[in-house]
Amino acid sequence: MQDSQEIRRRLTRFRDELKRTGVKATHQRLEIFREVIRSGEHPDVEMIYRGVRRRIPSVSLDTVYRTLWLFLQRGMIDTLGPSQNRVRFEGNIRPHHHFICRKCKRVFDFTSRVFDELVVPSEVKAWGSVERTHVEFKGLCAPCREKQGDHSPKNIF
Amino acid sequence: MQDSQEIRRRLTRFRDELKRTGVKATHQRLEIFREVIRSGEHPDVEMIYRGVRRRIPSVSLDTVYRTLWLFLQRGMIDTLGPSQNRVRFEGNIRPHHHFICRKCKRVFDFTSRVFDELVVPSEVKAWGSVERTHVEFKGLCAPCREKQGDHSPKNIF
DNA sequence: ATCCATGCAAAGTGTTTGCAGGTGG
DNA sequence: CCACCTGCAAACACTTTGCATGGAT
Repeated sequence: MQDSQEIRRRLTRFRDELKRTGVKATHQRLEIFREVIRSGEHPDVEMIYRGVRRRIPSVSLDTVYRTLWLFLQRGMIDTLGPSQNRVRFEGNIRPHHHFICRKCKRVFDFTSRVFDELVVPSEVKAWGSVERTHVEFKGLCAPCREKQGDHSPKNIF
Repeated sequence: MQDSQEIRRRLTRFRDELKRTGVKATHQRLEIFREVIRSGEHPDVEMIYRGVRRRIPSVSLDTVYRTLWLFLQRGMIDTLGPSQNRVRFEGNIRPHHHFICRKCKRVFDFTSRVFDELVVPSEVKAWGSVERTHVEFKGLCAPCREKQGDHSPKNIF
C-alpha cells in the first residue's frame, strides 16, 4: 500500500500533465492511472484491468492496453525491464549495464567497474543469493528526444 | 562481436555444466547456446531461431523455446528484465530497486539512498537523458534455492 | 536399451486493430 | 461541435503443448 498523500499529489500532476500535452482526461484514463500506482506491486495488464473494472465495469481490455502504452510513451508510468512483449536475451557475456530508451526501447550497453561491485544490502542477502548485478538507467535517447519535441514531464514522478 | 577466446571458454563450461546436471548435450542445445552468446546484442527468440537455422536448418521453433527456458532456469543465460511473457508495470512510485529471482520470477523491492544517486557516466549522458535509475540484482530467492537442490553453477559466467 | 529430447502441428495466451458510436474540451 | 476516445469483435503474434519419432548416454 502506498502513501495516500503522495498518490493524491501524483494524480494532480497527472491531470495537469494530460492538459499540458493536449490529451483528453477521460474517466477511464484517470482510473487506469490510479490503478497502476494504487497497488504498489508489479501488476500485469490483467491485474490492472480487473482493478479498473471494479470502478468502471464497462471498461474494455483494449482500452486498458492503449492507455497504458500511451502513459508509458510519455514517461508517466514505468515497466519492469525494457517492456516490449517479447522476451529478449542477454547476448553480452561480460558484466555490463544498461541505458534503456523508454520510447524506442533501444538498449545501450556500457561497462563500469564501480557498478559491477555494488555492495549488496543485507536486506537483499536475506531474500536469496545474488548472482548478477545490473544498473539500469532509463530515459529518452537523443534521437527520440529531438524527434518528439517535448511531451516529457520533468517532474511527474 | 565478442572475444572468441571467452566464448570458447564459456562453451566448455557449458558442456561440463550439462553433464554435471545430467542434461543431454544435444547438437541443438549447443548451437542455441552458442547463438545467444554469439550476437553480443539483445536477441529475441526469433533472432536466435534464425541464427540457429543457419547451422541446423531442421531445428524447430519450439525446441528453441524449450531450450532457452531450460538454460534460463539454470542460470546459464540471462534475459533483459524479469523475463516472463507479459508486461509488468511499476506500481511503486517511490525510487527503489529490485532483487529478481531467476527461477520463480518474484520481484522484491528495496530502497537505497546510495543507489538512487549513482553517478551517471558521461558515456550514458551522451546517449540521452536519464530519468530513472534502477539497480537490479538477480539470483535465486531462498525458497527456490532450497527447493531445487543445486542445479546452479557457481561460475558459469 | 533406455529415457530424454526433438519436430510437427494444433491450441493457448496475450496483445493489437478497424470501425461505428460516444464524449470531453 | 469536432476531434479524439471508447467498446466491440475479429485478427494477430508469440509461446506452449501432446504425441510419435529419433538420438544421447
